[in-house]
Amino acid sequence: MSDRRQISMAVVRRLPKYHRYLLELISNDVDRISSKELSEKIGFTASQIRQDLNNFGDFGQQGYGYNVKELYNQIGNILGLNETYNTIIIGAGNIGQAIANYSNFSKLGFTNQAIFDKNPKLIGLKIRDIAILDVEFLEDYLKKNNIDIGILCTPREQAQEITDTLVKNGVTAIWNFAPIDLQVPDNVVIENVHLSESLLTLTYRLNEPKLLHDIKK
Amino acid sequence: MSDRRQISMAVVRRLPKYHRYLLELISNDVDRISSKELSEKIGFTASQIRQDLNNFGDFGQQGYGYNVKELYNQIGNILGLNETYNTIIIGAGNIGQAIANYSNFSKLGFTNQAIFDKNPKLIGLKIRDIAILDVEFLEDYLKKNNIDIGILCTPREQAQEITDTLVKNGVTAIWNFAPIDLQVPDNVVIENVHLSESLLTLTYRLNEPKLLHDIKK
DNA sequence: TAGATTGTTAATCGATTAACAATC
DNA sequence: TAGATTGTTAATCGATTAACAATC
Repeated sequence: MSDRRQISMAVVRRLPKYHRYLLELISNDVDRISSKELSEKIGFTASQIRQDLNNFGDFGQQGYGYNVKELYNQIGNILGLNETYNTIIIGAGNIGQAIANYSNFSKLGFTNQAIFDKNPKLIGLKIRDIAILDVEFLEDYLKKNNIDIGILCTPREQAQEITDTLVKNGVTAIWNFAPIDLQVPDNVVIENVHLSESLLTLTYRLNEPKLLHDIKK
Repeated sequence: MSDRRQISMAVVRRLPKYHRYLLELISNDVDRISSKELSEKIGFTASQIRQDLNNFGDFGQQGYGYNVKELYNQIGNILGLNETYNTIIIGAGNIGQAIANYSNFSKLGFTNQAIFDKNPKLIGLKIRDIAILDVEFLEDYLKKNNIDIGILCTPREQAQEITDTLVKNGVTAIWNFAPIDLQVPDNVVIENVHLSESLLTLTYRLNEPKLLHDIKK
């Protein structure tokens, strides 16, 4: 009767990749696939694939493998893609505008409802038919509209304050592009996209061979 | 005499976060910090912090802790920030333009040298004084210029072909924003920023409580 | 039925945390 | 010197891989 324990983030981060590969298989008219075949494509072990999927149900069939279309739909459901999501973007700078313009998300069921900024030069400007609003009206807007996900693209300095406003007005998911670790209550989920940090892991690995050679003990 | 073994990605991904927190400490005029104090700020255990740092050297001092400025510089060096990097962006769509406009990277030592696209409407257009070039000249450009990092912002369909061109002409690091797993030789390092996948982990977690309740065994 | 492949338990591997001697 | 805190070894925890009985 009690809920099952939480799935580890290691597993969760693999789910969208399964989803992507399964869509590719569908577009290649592949009907069924075994964990072994999928393993060769996706680069996880067959064992890991079976373990991952069995966290959520018995999607396969012994002797047969997995039905591609069915598994794709199941994973879509697990990822919450049976629902649609209303988003707003806060911060209409480079990244905010890029996200607003990026059409792929709408295919997945995300609809961006509004964009906010505090720069008077940006307010009123339209991006894909959506006018940039004054961030001063954010709280008011949230009281009147049901928003699932806040996409945070402000500079670091404003990020926590905006987050507080979002959380206070019922937003429970934040996609954070600001280079800061936000403080939120336990019921709010945050996904960080820290671009600088991502880039720095690249330079680390670029230099690693020399580095480890130099500091050998 | 032999090189030390490779550092795990779990450790590497924490390094930029140390770097960021140490910079914040510097700007708050904090001179020294113990692993315990840093632990409380950054949210890793003190033990993990000491383990992480000791992969690269003995940066601390018993009874004292770590000198903030020195540790910041050391981690900067480990991340390769003692060097500068020439980058090019391939794909001048939303994300490519956003990255090109984003000034924070230049502070870290990254200089974007060129932007390429195949869309005639974009070619010739300038972003921050850098004209968008025809991607047809990419190979030629790479032969004449020393580029450290290729920033890949094309649609999925072009990504592998561009990657092949980059690799063939000596680029050994790719920051990949295209939703695809690129095939490269072992000596080439890739850092993926898969935005859709990032967003889907958010919707997963948004729905997880209900999901796990529904599928209890 | 025989062969294939899953679902799942057990074994292994790696990463994190705890403990403490070394030492500033 | 005494107290604090590191560097590092050992213990624990969790994630991945291997093995195999169940079964389509």
